[in-house]
Amino acid sequence: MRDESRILAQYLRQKGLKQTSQRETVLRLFLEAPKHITVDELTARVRQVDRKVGTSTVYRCLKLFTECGLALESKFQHGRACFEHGYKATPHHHLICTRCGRIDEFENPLIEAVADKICREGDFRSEEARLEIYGLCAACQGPKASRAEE
Amino acid sequence: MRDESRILAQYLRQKGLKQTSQRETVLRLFLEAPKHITVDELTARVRQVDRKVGTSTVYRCLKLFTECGLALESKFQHGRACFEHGYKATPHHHLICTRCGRIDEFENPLIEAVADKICREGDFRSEEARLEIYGLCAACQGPKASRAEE
DNA sequence: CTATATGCAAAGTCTTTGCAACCAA
DNA sequence: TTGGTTGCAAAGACTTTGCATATAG
Repeated sequence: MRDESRILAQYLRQKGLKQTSQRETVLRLFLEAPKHITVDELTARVRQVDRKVGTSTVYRCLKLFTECGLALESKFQHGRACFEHGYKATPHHHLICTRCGRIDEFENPLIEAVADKICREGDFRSEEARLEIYGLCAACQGPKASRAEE
Repeated sequence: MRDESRILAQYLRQKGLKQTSQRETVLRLFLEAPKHITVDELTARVRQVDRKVGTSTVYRCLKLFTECGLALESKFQHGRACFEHGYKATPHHHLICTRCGRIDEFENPLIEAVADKICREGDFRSEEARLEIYGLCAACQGPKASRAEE
């Protein structure tokens, strides 16, 4: 059994909640999906396995996963919620392709260093620093890209 | 007449659009308001001057202002749209207080330098790099803060 | 058994759109 | 006049909630 399943099981036990097939399915498909996924994308995947799972169940599962650290929620400029794997995640930032929606990650300690400096100067107590770079991913640049995902 | 009014007037002429009292009012109150404002906050201010202005008019004005560079739109993690003054704005980043909602700005060229480096390495063509620091502003830290805005 | 979970539909937010009345040019 | 504008209400997109039924423990 993967770490994540155990973590969820323990969290549920701790809170007096129940282990259900839906929760297992949503977790499995969340972990098998690309690292960043929206609720409706995940719902679509879940429904290929269990046709009658409701959207609200997926929302409720993702909330649960977020609470126990298995998922992290982000809202990018497009406004919808994106969830990514949270287990063993280290601080990182995002490259968001404004054409195809692809999201990549990168790490760079300088960003945290700059953020710390700004916070010290401005008497601000940072909880999280997010750098988001919007633009075109490699595949979406150049003349050939114009048809790539259409 | 302020620069912004002239810019809007010129943009409207250019596009064959019309100058209306609502557009003037919304622009004036947008410029008089704190630099970052949500649609409903601006609508409330506008309605103190002209009671019957509709929400959609405010949305349409802000869209117009954004098109002609007088406003910049941001979506922070809370999800709602925030608009800020765009005329003569230089690249900057945001400190967002998760308690009172206050938004401050800062500039730091290192961030753009890091973003450029990341993009070069990852074959990504950047359009915009946004650093958002979430946490507690000076006023919201400390024991006294617990009642400050309640 | 009993408290929690589920799926559905309804309600909530925030935003956009359709439309008849209105008004700037 | 005439085509853009406005306010309203309705529709949309996304998310949350209420509730009767189902089910894990």
